[in-house]
Amino acid sequence: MDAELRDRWLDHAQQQMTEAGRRSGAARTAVLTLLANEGQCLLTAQEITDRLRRAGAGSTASVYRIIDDLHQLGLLHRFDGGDGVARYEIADPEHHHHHLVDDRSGRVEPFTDERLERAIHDVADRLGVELTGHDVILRGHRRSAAD
Amino acid sequence: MDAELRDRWLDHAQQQMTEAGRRSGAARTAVLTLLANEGQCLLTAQEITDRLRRAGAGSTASVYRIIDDLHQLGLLHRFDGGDGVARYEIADPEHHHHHLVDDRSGRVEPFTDERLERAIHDVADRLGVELTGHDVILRGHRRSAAD
DNA sequence: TTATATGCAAAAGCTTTGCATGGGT
DNA sequence: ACCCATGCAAAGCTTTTGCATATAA
Repeated sequence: MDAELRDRWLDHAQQQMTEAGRRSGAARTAVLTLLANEGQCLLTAQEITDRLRRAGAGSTASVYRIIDDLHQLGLLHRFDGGDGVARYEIADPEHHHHHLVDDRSGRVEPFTDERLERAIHDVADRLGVELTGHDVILRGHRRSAAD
Repeated sequence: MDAELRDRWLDHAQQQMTEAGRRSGAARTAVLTLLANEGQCLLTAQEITDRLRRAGAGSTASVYRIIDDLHQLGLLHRFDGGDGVARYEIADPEHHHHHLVDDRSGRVEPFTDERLERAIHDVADRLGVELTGHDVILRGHRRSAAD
C-alpha cells in the first residue's frame, strides 16, 4: 500500500546516502528495502537484523551502522521507549505523526492533530527557537464504559 | 529555593513509599533527600549514585531499585534521551513542564505552554483515551540574527 | 524475630568497535 | 587499485539480578 511513498523514501534515502559519500553494499540495500516496505511501524535494530538474516543478508554491526547513518541524515526517526530499546521508523514529512502508548498493553498507535502542531510551532516561536524536530508521546488507555 | 516544594515532594514521597509497604533505609533516605534538593534537573542513575557515594551511602543496585519504585509510584518522571541513558526528575503536578533540547549543545531547558496542554488533552479526548501521562520534546536551537 | 533494604559482584541486554575480508567505484 | 562496506567476535555501557548481611518494624 502506498507504493509511491515507499519508493519516494527509498529513492530519496539512496540518493542522500550516496551524496553523503557512502557506498552501496548488500546490507545497506537490504535495510533500505526492508524499511521502505515496513518501516512505518517502529522497528528495533534487533527486529531488522532478524528479518534480514532470514533473507540471508545483514549483520548486527551493519544494521546498527546503517541505521545510525540514516538517522543522522534525518531519514529515520528514533523513538526511545521506556524499555531501553530504541525503535525507528522512516521519516517522511508528508506522514508526520506522533505516538500514543497504551499503558496496559504497551501497544503503540500513531495519531495526528493539526492544532497540536500549531501549538508546538507557536511555543517554539515564543521561545525564539528554530525547530528541527519534535516528539509527542501520550500514555494512557482506551476509555471503557467503566471509566 | 522553593523549600516548600522540596519539602512537599519529600513528605509526599516518603508517605507514598511507606503506604506502598516499603521500609526506610539509609540508601532510600539519601536518594530521596538528594532528589528533593536537586531533582528538578534530569539526573541519571549514575549521577545520583556518584553523589551518594561521595556522601558515603548508596550503591548502584539500591539507586536503581529506589528510582524504579519512585517511578512506578509516579513520583519521578523518566526522560529517555537519545543517548541510551535514562534521566529522571521529580514529578510535581504544580511544576508540570516539557523539554526543549538544544540540538547543538545538547542542553535541556524546561518550558510550559497552556495551549499545548489543552491541545494534548483534546487529542486524548478525540482518541477516546484516558490520559495517564504525556511528554513533549522539542529539538532545535536559539534563533540567531543569521537565521 | 521476621521480613525487607542494602551492597557487592556477577549477569544480562543493547549497542559499539576492532579487525580481516569481500565488494563497489 | 583503492578504499569503503560487511560480518564476526570482542568489548563497552547501562541496567538487572542473586545472594549474604545489616537493619527497620
